[in-house]
Amino acid sequence: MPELPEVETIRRGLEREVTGKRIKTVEVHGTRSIRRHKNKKEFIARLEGTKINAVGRTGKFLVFRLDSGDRLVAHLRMSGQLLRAQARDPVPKHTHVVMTFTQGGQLRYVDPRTFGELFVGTPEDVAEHMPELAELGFDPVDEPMSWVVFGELLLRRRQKLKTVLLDQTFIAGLGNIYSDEILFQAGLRYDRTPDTLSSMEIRRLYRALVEVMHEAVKHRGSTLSDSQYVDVFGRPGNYQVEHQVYDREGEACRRCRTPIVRVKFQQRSTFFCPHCQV
DNA sequence: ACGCCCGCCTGTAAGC
DNA sequence: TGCTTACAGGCGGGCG
Repeated sequence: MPELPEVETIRRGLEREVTGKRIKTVEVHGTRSIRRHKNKKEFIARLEGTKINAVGRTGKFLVFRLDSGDRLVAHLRMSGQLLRAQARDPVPKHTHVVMTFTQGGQLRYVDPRTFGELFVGTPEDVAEHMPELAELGFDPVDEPMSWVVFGELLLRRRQKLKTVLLDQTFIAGLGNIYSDEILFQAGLRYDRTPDTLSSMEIRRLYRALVEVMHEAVKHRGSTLSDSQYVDVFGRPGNYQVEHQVYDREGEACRRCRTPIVRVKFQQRSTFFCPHCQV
């Protein structure tokens, strides 16, 4: 579910809520959420007794820096949530990991679809067992680049624009919602190829990428009707009210009133305005 | 090199 | 009111 803006909102919540706290105990239910570990014991032993010094993010990955030198890496995939809780709070269904802090309070990992996962280890362990993290492309919020360099990288690509935007080894953090919103903002169709873009269009695409990401972070991400995404404190985001195309099939384009079109592209929905996007 | 399809899961909503 | 089907913010792998 969460893309860069949602993960960044969660990161900011974690920074406030768990940095400086020491993990007293860890409970793990099932093994699927920690599937890159040999067993639960190893996962638990590496976490218990450590203090969280900082929480970072690259693309859709969260990286907790522990005082042991280890990193705890989390990827929420479609339905993962990290939630602050008190020990006395009822434990919701699909709670896979519970960390209790010496200062009181808990951080819980809840994930109905269990696509998400947690991994803890030395930086070398992380590099070995989670190679995707090292292969991420640039983070449009953390490491902006010039649109000229962006254009050079883009022009090496032969795929359609939406495929390129979704490629985490090129740009880290975009998913289905924001790639559609960025392409609308840039006035470009999802199926254009980079070699057909003018330099003005490349510049527009890069501007749209950075602007949409910053606006979405400012509004604390998008929570859709299913309320799947909430931050660490259980609060929904607000960016969904700013959506121009995503989940707006048949509704009037906010710019030209033409009905928004939905197509299947790579087995997933793509929304666009057939008039504003060329 | 690229696009397409499936699988991984559970929950929800739409359709009959 | 059921039951069945389609689909959902991600991503990796296999195939042609």
